[in-house]
Formats: sequence, C-alpha cells, structure tokens
Amino acid sequence: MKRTRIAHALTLPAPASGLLLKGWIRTVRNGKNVSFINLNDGSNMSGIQVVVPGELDGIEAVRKLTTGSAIEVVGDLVESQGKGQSVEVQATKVTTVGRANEDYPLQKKGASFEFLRSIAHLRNRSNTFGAVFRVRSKLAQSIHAFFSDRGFVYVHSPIITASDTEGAGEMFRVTTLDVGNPPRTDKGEVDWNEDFFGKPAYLTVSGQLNAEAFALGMSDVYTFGPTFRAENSNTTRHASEFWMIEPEMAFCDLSENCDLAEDFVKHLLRTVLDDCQEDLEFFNLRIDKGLLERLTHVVDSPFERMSYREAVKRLKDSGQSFEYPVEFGVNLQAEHERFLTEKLVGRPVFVTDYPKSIKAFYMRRNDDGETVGAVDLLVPAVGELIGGSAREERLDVLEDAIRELNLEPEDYSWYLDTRRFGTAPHAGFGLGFERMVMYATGMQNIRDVIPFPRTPRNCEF
RNA sequence: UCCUCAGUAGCUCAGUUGGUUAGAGCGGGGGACUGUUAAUCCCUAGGUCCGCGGUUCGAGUCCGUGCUGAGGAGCCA
Repeated sequence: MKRTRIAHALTLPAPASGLLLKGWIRTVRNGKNVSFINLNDGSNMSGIQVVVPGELDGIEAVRKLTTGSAIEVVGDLVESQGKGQSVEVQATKVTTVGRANEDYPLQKKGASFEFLRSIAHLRNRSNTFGAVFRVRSKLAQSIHAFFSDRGFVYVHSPIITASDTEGAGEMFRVTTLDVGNPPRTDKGEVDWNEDFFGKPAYLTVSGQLNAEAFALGMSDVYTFGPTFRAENSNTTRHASEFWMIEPEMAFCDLSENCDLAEDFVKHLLRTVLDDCQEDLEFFNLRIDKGLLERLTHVVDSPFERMSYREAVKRLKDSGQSFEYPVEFGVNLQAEHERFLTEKLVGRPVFVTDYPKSIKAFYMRRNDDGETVGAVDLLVPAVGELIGGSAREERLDVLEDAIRELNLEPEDYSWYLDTRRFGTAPHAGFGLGFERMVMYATGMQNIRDVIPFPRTPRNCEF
C-alpha cells in the first residue's frame, strides 16, 4: 500500500477506502469507545483527524500514544460525524513508528517564539513554523519559476571570495591556517601566502559583481543563494547567514529595472496568496491581522515612482516631525521610509536617483553630476524591500568612482574587463529573501523565518 | 557596538514595603467521564528562583558583576 500525504488525502472525495497515512501526532484524546488523533505530516496546516474505534486490535497501545509520536494509520476517509472538520479517517490499523516521550517539548500548549527558537530542530512541527517553512519553500520555488519563465539564466555565484573590497559589510574570513600559530612574514605579519588560496579569502557578501559579468554575455541572469555578513548587529531584521536574490540585466535601464522588480514582487505575493491560502489565513488570524488585506492591496496596486529629490521635498513639506531631520544628501531613515510609503503614498514606492555620496561606487552616474541611478523599493509595514541600480558601464567613469573612494582600480581588474570588452548598459537589484518571507507571512523576526538561523553568538543546530 | 528591559516547575506566567513551608494554568503520572476539537472533572509528582559576590537577623525580592535572551538604535539585505 502506498502512502498518501495528508494534504492530498483531504482532496479525495469521501468515502475513500484503504488509505495509508504516516505522520506525527499533534493531539490525542482518548475516550472509552473511541480515540481521536490529530495527525500531521507537514503537508498542510490542519492535519487530519484520525478516529480509532475502541474495539480495534491494539487499542491499548493507541491509548498510550503521546503528542509528537510518529505513527502509521491504515483507514478509510469518511465524512466526519463531529464538528470542526468535514472529513476524517476511520482507522482500521494503527502502528507506532517512533514514540515521543512525555518530555517532548512541543506539547499542545502555546509556546513563545523565543522558546521555539531554542528547539529549532523541532519547531517545524508547530503550526506557525510549519506554515512559515511551507511559505518559504513556495517562495523559493516561485522565484525560480518567475525567472525561468522570462528566460533568465540562473548563475551560481561563488560562496568563497578573495575580494575584500566589496564594501557591503564585515566579512567572515575563510582560512586553513592555524589561528593560534599562523605563519608569519619577516615583518611579523600573518603570511597569507601560506594560506589555502595564497591570499586572504572570505565568505561572499554579495554575488552582484559576478552576476554583472554573466549579464554582460548572457543578457538576463540571476543569482539566488546564501550570503554572509559578520556584522555584530542584533536586530529582528539581520542574520549572519541569509539568502539573497540578485537579478542582473544587460541592455536595461533603471526604469526597466523597476518594471521587473514590480512584476517580481507581485508575482511572488500572488503565488503565495493562491497556493498557500490555509497558511496565510493562519498568519492573518494569529500573527498579523492586516496581512491578507495588505498583500492583496500590493498585488493590485501600481507601484509609485519618485526621485529621491522629490521624496525629500514631500517629506519636508509633510509637516511631520522626525527624530532625524530630512535633508538632501542624507540617507533616508527607517522612519522616513515608513512614513513615505505608508502615509504619503499608501502603497509601494520606488525611490530613485540618490545622491552619489550615499550610494555604492558601481552605480551609474547621472548627468546632473550629483546623483546616481539607484533605486530602493519601499513597502508599507516593512520599509526597504529591494535595493538596486543601473550599473556604471563607462570604463573611465567607473575608474574615477573607484579612485574617489581611495581604492585601486587594479583590485577590480576582472570587473573592469567587463567594461573594456563589449560593455553595455545594465541594471539589477538585490532582494533579501528573508525580508520577503517576513513580508509574506507577517512574521516580525528574521530568526523565525530561517530554519536554523545564525546570528551573533548563536550557531546552534 | 550602544540604550532599555527581562531570566521563578517541562512550557506560559504570578509572587505585595525584604519576613514562616515559593504558587497557578497547561504539560507529565494515576483515575473517572466523554464523537472529542488546546475536551472536561478528581488525585498526584515536579524548583540550583540564571551564575558569582555583597548588604541584612533574614534576599526570588535590594546592590555590584558576569552570562543568556528580547526590544529599540546604528549598519544594512
């Protein structure tokens, strides 16, 4: 007999006989004549109710079953006699596969997210985290589907990099040297020539420069993989290891870049609205009351676009007082971004053309000499969701930008090669995957949307 | 990294101006009852009050310090 996943069993027309279900017990209620088991195998939120008649062979073993135990059930799908579910499984055989002892930490009792983080290996068996990780998986699959449909090439950018000049944050060093007793040069400095790669190496903080190289040859590409930041930042929105999506398109300007970003965000949200209904309804009920309304609104609204210059003007004209004043030339604070997208615009907004002084060297310089072709997508309730830009494709301008930062163009030789040999306008953006999962689920802590999160001082599991 | 707050039973929490034997609900064990829905009812076991040091006749409670966690800020994705 072949196993049926519970989500599928629930779609079968009842009555249906001879099903084999396997999963883990969420709750058991034993009566004199009948026992009820809520069985869950991770394929959906609700699980399925298994009804075990009191006269069944082996009923004594069933009565001793505990929350968390793994079992196999053979039975028939029938219309439910009780309230609360339309169908249930009338068991003809129940087999204990793996018993959970009475100290199983996930009892049928509300537990704090903080506690569940301490049992990350078990928390996927809870309602909330089962839903989070189903949605996360669906979003990941949906990302590949979106780009695949548009002819993008999926590029695996390297995890280990030797360039420490990307400037996106503190990097984790990768080394095989004995940290307690490294080889040293005559001057007493650590001799990186002796290290595995013959020079200092790090975990990547971004795949963008690699993606650019592939875009300038394969046209439309994207990366989707893990990224590492050694920042000692302890917030609900930062992790040391997270996933990032970075599309990069040749022969593409800032406006077309925004077009893609808008389609992309809407596609992802529409997918989870369509395919993860039960999970999203749970989030809407238990985690974030406004979730469904907000997501539906975003999917249905055209995104606003305005320049940074205009955004600053509208923020100043709003009369709103901010903890940090708004001025042309300063980065927008979280409070500014939220006010702009939530109050002034009321829907997602692309803010474009930031002062060059607050953006990265590789962003394309505008003709005004003052701004660059950067774009941030701000969304209600979260703030910045996407950051991107048109890339500087002109070799001489790019070299000047590097020198202005007191960096050496020679250190970027392979990157500059792409501008020497058949350069072309191109643009792209980066989206923190976990930010999207948080946005889609209403979860407020990044540690609760990553299966086994890594943050400063936390590398369990 | 900075600021603020917190740490009491397996979990979620209460614990008064410092005062006798630190409590409740859920979960666990035993029983009753029941087509049940986080079932219900009775009985029961279960504690390094985060660690260390101090003040005091007396500390879960006050002070210092360390550890851990959370929220906020900065940085960013």
